[in-house]
Amino acid sequence: MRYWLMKTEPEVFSIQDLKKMKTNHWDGVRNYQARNFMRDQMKMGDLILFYHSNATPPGIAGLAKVSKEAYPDFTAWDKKSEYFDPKASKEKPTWMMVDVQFVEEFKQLIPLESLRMNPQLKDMLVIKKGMRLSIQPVSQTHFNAVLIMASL
DNA sequence: GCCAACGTTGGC
DNA sequence: GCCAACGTTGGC
Repeated sequence: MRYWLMKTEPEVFSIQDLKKMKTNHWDGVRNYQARNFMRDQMKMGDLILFYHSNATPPGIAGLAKVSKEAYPDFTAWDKKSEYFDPKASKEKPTWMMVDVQFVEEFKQLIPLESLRMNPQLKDMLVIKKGMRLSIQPVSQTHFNAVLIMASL
């Protein structure tokens, strides 16, 4: 099993939204590297650090898991969607998504600042300057260290 | 295939 | 709202 970090702006879709919905599809990823992670590597049951970006403060808000493996992101060929992409079609979907299921909302969000201060996480991707990839692989070591922070 | 211009992300 | 760091686009 693998571990992931997925970014979302809470104003658009938050851990509280996922908690209410139980599961949802992860639409709108329009970056090839992030898509490839979903398409090629995300498997049922993989655990996801649910990251709130563009928030005050930004940080990890909870846990989710992959509940459906990659399939075409239909918002790409929906002209009314803000994620519409003229390059995509039903025949050539271009963009993919997975479904994610709610696991847990942390009692307190773990701010990015706290992640930075934990020496065990110094090599974690989300810490790195200029890192804007919206879906990132997370090592088991880093994942466990984050869970410990969440339980404190 | 290069690269300048442009658009986006996301912390601050 | 600013802007640095990226990613994408399109002219050549």
